[in-house]
Amino acid sequence: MGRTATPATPAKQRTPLTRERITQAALHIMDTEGLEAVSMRRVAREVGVEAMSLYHHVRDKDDLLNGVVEQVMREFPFPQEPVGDDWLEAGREIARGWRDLLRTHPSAIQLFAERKSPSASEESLRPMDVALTALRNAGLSDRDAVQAFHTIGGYIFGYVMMETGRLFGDPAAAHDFPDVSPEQLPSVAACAPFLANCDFDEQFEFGLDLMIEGLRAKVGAN
Amino acid sequence: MGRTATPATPAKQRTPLTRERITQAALHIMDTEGLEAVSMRRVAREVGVEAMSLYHHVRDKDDLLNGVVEQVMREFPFPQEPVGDDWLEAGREIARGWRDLLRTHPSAIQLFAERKSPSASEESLRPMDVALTALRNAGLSDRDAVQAFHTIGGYIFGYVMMETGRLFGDPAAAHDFPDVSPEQLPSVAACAPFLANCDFDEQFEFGLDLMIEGLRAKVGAN
DNA sequence: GAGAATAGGTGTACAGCGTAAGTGTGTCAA
DNA sequence: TTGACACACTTACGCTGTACACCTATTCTC
Repeated sequence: MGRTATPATPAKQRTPLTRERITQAALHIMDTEGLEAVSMRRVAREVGVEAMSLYHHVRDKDDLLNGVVEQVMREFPFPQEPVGDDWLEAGREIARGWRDLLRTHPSAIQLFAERKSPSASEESLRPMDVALTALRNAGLSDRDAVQAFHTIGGYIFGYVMMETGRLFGDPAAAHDFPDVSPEQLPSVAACAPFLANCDFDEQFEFGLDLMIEGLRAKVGAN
Repeated sequence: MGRTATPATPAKQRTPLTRERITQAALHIMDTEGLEAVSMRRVAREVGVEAMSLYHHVRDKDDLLNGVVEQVMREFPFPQEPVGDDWLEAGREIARGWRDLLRTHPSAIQLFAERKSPSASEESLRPMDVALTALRNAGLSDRDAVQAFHTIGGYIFGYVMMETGRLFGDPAAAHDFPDVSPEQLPSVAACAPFLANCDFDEQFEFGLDLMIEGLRAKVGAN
């Protein structure tokens, strides 16, 4: 952060190159041009240096991409101080925040998918802590809280992956399933209208509701 | 398939290059060396030709990877004729089959994540049809069946993604969360044992159960 | 102040990537 | 025999990540 501070220098008008500036530039490129556009040369051009200069601030490209992941994590929308006492409702809000964050950076999912166990820094674990806290306060045991966290977390990741990858029907292009034969694929044919014109938000809420209410029942049963 | 048959030729001992042989080789490389190892040159070497020869059978690398996706889809473990009349239970079995398939090809998730709306061929829609059929027979409306399909489908994808990417604790390396301060991350610290030593199968069943039972309640309420 | 050490930017080079374009070569139909 | 065609090969171009050497400006030590 401030360890490059040189008190008496006139700063020379040149914003110094830092890891932060590099990862931010990479994230910006990823958001606007896609993950595959993020190359060392492209990022270097973005910050106004040559490619090899980046290596004074990141170990290699893998390290750079880990930095991008952390950058995204930092944007996690922490909920305001819990308003009501319905902690499961708070969990719902946290889940929505996660989805929004992942949709803000559509290539983030792709990045997560190819990254093996990213850094377990305190900062990037904080969102997890917030979620676990909500679940525990809702009355779930530590064990169940972990299970629920993984369930809902998995759901969010998978849902956004399908959503951003258009793995299911795209409302903008409702001409899906044109030549599905009702004999070969009877259920797909029958459900085609709902598959083609689906409201992503409504779909997401459906699944989220299924899980939250299931948890509520589980808490009540204890 | 058999359209390259040349009746009177002695076949020259040389297995002919086909799209199928290429995609199978690519899948094999993906499974054993990871998705990033799948290059045109590497695949060509695998089947015993030069890189450019592949282009007589696939349009480009993107087309090749679509072929790999279809290859995986073809392996979907279709359930035997429904044993009982509990269609939700059948859905549970289908979900397990999907997870197993994705775990058999650990890089498949990564492949799906970077592929935009893969081919909607009849063959690759069949697994979807089977799942939708089970949900509709369970008593869900067409609309709810689609929602449930997307919910459970998303869950499976996301779960396997976290699972194969070790996005959560690796039981083999239980030395996770070594220096988590209980003040900063109280819930993570409290749940650490469950986070570090988690049984993937049990976790998966927890989430699956939450959704299946939620659907059962929804059916009963109608 | 003089010299050494260091930090941080640059230039060149190499192996590997996807693939456009051109060059055989073996098998077929006419 | 001739022409066509399918299909494998060769070469080449611009891209990638990064090892290595080089240069310069600042800072530290005496």
